[in-house]
Amino acid sequence: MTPAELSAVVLAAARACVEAGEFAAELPAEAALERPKNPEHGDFATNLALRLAKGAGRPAREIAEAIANRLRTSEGVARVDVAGPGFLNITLAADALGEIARTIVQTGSSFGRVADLAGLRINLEFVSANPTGPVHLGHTRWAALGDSLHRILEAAGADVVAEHYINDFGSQMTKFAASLYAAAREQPIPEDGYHGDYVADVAKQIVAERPDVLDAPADAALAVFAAEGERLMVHGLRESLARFGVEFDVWRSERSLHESGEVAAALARLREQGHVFEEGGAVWLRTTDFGDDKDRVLVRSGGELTYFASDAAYYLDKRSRGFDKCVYMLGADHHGYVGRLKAIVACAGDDPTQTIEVLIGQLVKLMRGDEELRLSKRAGTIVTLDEFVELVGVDAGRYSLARWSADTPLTLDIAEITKRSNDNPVYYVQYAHARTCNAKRNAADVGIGLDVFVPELLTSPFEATLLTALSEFPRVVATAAELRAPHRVARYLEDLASAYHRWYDECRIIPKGDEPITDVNRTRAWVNDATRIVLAGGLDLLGVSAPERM
RNA sequence: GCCCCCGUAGCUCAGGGGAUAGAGCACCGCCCUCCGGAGGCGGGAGCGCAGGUUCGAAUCCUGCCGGGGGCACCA
Repeated sequence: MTPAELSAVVLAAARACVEAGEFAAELPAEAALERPKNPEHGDFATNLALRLAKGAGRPAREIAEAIANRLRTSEGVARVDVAGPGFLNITLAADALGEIARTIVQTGSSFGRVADLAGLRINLEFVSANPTGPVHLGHTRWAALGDSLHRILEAAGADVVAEHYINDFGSQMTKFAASLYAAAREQPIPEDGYHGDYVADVAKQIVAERPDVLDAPADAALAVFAAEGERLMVHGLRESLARFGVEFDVWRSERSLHESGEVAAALARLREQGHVFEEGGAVWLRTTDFGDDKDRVLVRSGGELTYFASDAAYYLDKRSRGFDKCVYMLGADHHGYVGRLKAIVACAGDDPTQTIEVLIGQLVKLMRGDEELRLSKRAGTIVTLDEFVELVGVDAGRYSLARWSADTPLTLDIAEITKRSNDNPVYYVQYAHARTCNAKRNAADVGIGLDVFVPELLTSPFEATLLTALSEFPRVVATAAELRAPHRVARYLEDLASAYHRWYDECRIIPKGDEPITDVNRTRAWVNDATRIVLAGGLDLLGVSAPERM
């Protein structure tokens, strides 16, 4: 019996109480079931009675007793205790609990897919690294979290488009081109230019492909360096991200928003809505009407459009493509942007509490011993995505970045993550998966397959712990999706791996020595396989491989 | 000054109102081995402070203290 099914059973019992006049209550849509930390508290516990007590005007324990009395006669329920202030601690019959293993094996890799977000169209924008430098560690955190969130939201039923914005218009691009040009001519890079070693590399590559470029007039040469520089940088960006297992559905160019006239159209629309004014020769959007702390410039007094103007056009572009929700994942250093984005949405006539969502992630700090490495693209002393992958590998890298809440400022120690040891929880989880595969192979070798399933034989408490853990997976996916919190999947997998390792130690799949193979062994092979499926499914949501051997 | 995030075990962090607040690392001592250099068991210590809401607060609200980040006609 899955938690969802048990929830229905509990509610049915409560409804019977209400209908029999034992207490009055308005029943919720589902009874919240949690896996108690203390195994003496049964397989599942619910606080339903505590929730109903107030409305019913009766002590929670009385309500709990009434529900418990009916629950005890429900099929699949072995035992119900009323505990503490009014919890219902439910122990399932072994066969009802064991059915979870069969359900999972038969459902296969789609176990864990839920429909909570079905029908929701989400635009998920993340990374959006400028094409003027390599992907650094801050982007990398968002790459790992964003891509996992992409997978998790889809598992929860949403229709998701992962999108990467390219800031290929404006002053940063101009500075980048100037830096390339200077590097190509072996002249000093301008003070406000880009100084990383990659600048010289890219410049060299452009010169190699276009040997004539240095003979051209400065204007023409700069144009070539801008266009080719961007092309090479975006190409590198995509490749680096792809090597990290991160794919985007759409790469949207800022310049194309200008060229297509969308920026001009957006300005016109904002003007129509009446929130645009001129002051000091510049054109402003009165974002303070919508809670921003100051108004923002759309067109500078020199006539140049700001990034903010393109952002407005970009938002309208996303909406015109039919998304219900536009999710932005930004670093904490951009959190000042939130008010502006919401103002754009409001100025466009949308409800900022509905159509956009801005996720703010705290920054990543990287330590080498006691020294902090600064993550500044311009200083040139940066750790790139590529270097990071080289140091720790894709799996450990993605897992390490996804396992912490985005709200937590992250400090990674190079020495620690470079140390390829089992300190890293990713190995613990991956090994649990490999172990399920080994166990499956070895069981098959002695003739134990997935033919006989007798769930009432799964009577060990270690079995109960593992089975309830397995049953939680769909709810973990739903919660991770709702809270936009991929780290919940990682934490769950660690918990599941631990339950599996304990079970494996206590409950043999292959009998010892020359003991005969029984239906217990055969049934345990199903439990093993169910664990394999859930571990693989969870790792996939994190973009981490599930190796069959380690 | 204003805004955002954080403050939980020696360290790194989980804990979206519920029972005795958890895990990993580190430290000490055991055990196992169907696969395995990746396993299991046991051991101590903690919610920054003060109020409030609630039957019940690490969790929600307010204030303070401490740390990080942001407040441009840059992105």
